[in-house]
Amino acid sequence: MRARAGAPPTPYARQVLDVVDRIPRGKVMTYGDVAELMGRGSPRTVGAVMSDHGHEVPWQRVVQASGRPAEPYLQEALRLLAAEGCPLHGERVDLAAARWDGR
DNA sequence: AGTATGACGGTTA
DNA sequence: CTAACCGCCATAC
Repeated sequence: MRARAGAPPTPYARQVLDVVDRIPRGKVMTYGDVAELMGRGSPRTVGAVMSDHGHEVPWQRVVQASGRPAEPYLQEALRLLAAEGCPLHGERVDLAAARWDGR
């Protein structure tokens, strides 16, 4: 899924972006949660979409199942999450408190 | 139509 | 806690 950023988003990509765009401030979802909510794709495919088009949405609200934002933008994500009042424990989001179920 | 590629995830050691 | 391994699935080519 290496569509360059700026390339037209595929239908699947738009679906992913729609979900991410709905995650409330201070809440997060894991890559797997997004795929599960859509009933399509997998954590990997969601990550690929974020890599290509994440800049269009609140990308910092999508984290790994461990609660840790992915490595390349770890510091930036933590800064943004802290700024929006997301509960953190060190470099991990407190998923028990901040996980959004899509409702 | 087949192969390669990930902002991933669960399991096992 | 770290590391290896394998499954995952839409896309790109």
